[in-house]
Amino acid sequence: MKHVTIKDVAKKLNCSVSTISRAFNDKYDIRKETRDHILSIAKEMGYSPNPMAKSLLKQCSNQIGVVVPEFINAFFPEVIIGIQEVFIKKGYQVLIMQSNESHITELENIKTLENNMVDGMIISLSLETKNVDYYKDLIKQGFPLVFFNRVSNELETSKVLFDDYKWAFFATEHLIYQGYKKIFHLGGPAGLVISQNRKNGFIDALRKHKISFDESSIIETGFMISDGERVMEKLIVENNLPEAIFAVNDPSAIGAMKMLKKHGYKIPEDVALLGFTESKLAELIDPPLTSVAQPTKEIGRTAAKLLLEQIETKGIFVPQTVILNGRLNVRESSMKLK
Amino acid sequence: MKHVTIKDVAKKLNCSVSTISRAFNDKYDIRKETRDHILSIAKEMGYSPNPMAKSLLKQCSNQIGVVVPEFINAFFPEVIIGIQEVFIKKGYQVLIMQSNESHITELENIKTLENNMVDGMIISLSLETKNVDYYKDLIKQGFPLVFFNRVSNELETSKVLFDDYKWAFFATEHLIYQGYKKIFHLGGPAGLVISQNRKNGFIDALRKHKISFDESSIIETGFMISDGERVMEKLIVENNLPEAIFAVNDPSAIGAMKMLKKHGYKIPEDVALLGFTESKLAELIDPPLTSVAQPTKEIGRTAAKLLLEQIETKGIFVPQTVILNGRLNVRESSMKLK
DNA sequence: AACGTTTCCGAAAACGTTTCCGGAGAATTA
DNA sequence: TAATTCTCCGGAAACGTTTTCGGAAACGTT
Repeated sequence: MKHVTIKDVAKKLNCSVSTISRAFNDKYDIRKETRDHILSIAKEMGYSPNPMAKSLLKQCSNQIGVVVPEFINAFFPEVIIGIQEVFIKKGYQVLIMQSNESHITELENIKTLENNMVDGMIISLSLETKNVDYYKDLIKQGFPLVFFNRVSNELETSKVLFDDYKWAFFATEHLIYQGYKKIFHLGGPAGLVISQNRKNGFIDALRKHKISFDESSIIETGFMISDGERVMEKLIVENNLPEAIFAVNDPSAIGAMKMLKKHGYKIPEDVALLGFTESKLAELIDPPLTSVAQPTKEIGRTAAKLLLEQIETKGIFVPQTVILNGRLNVRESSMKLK
Repeated sequence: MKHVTIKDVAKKLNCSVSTISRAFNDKYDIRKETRDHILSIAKEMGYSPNPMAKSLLKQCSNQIGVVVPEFINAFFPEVIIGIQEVFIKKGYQVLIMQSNESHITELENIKTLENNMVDGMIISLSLETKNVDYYKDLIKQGFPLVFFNRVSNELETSKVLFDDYKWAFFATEHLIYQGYKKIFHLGGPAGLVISQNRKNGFIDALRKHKISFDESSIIETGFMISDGERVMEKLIVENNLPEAIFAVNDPSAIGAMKMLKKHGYKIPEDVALLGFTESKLAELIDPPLTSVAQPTKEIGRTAAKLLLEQIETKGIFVPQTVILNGRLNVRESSMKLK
């Protein structure tokens, strides 16, 4: 448990701590031989500088924090891999925390990271988060923050987004072009911007093509498989099945699919399905699920680069919003069979 | 960026820093009114003690670290949720790091966490990790460490395991009872203990039932879908198909399934499949995959409790190995159809 | 020989806390 | 009244670093 400190090394070498420090920080005012000697002895003793003490002094840590709501679905883990890719190269360590979709936990995570003096954070908000005052404060203080996926319009920071509206529009059009008329949308949690955008894309596509719909065509569902199951079961019981469904994400689409299959319905013959934020599941499931693919790793890489830029320029910096492109992967679940 | 410190509060209140500290740490030698007054003013000023300074002084941080090789597959994220469950209740923060199956990154992660003065770590080793000297040192120093899933026999610490041998044995017997004779095993990376145990379970089950096999029945594959695809494609090309396959985990089984389906083979009629470490995929895929379910969250909770115990008893402590139980979920992919 | 430059290193302050030690005053006891 | 014990608080050291400042020695210049 005893860590060897700079003082131990100094004592052993009969020199001052400042000299040791100089050796480790490659300062100009130290003789090469002294430095090499110190370094070799220090290594032998198993010494390495305590970054915590360093952070306390320098008020920064060469660490960055990431807070995500969950990593049950594959989306966030994949983004994180992209983030790590960029930061590891630059010598930063990445601390990851999970808010469990809880506002309180999220806030605690943020504070923990702040207290660890991370140099910046990449955040995706929890479902519960409505009040973003704490983030406003951080931003006002000049703390480097980048948001992705779950963002708040109230915050002026860099953001990495996906054009949910556009791709929801395209996805819905795809269903329309297949010839479906009665189309439902299983929506995400109402509070989230991404839910709203996907919903609006859906609505506008129907409007453009003059497909009639009413409020019952749009059902707030959620992001989990269980949400899709629950809502689908209700529709089945009510005997109110559409010809096609555009779901807010893959898990909810898959939940719906499971329930339909359980009740003996055929996909896409009885009900066609289309998901969003494609996961590995999409092509493995039967029938394979048509879905909009997001460039997950690229989202992570982009967020990381934006944050890095912000950290390095320290102040002179304008918030940027980067919108990345996706792809509609058409598979069997949405095709109109003749 | 300027954080308000204990000194600022002291200055404002015209008292010493020690008094402020006492107020915050609820010491006995402070008058109640003084404490309340200090607390209210401090809150107003937005002060909260810097845990980093505290950690430096106390040499512990109320944080614990978790290092896992990946979180692409659902296994590790689920374990982490179990870990968090326990620690959040106890007021610990959980820092998560990902080694990306790289030994070097893993070591850096460990050092980062150590430097953050986490009070203990829960670790699952990377694929590459052979040399565990660094862990030996930590253990010798009395640093609380708990391993799970990917462990090393060289390390004397608490471990949370799954009886891979037993369940591999059961799984293989299930295939035998179905009447399959020519059974192959798609194995995990050879260096891992879990791979070896699952392989041995497979072998011993065949031996017990006097089913013949040779070394070509066991093929080192890997943990990813792509590994399953690669190996299966080779078998198909070589026209060397077994009647049934026991795969080291679900993704490899699923990879094999994908490739078989692609080439027009039927499952389980042409080749039966059985996975391990059941994921959500298992029941969603077509046909649903028979698999051994591990109690992932429970693994996390157990590891967390063991670590907590070790942290709290500080020294007087004997390493424990907990082996948790699982379940074989039989689904269509392994059934012998008449 | 006197002076100015380098080169190298040590002392000490600083980062934000907690805690030990001691001291002033009040309250209790003898 | 004197002595003792409490109660409450301030001063200072400590945690492990980096960095500023200054100083000693060695060297080069007039």
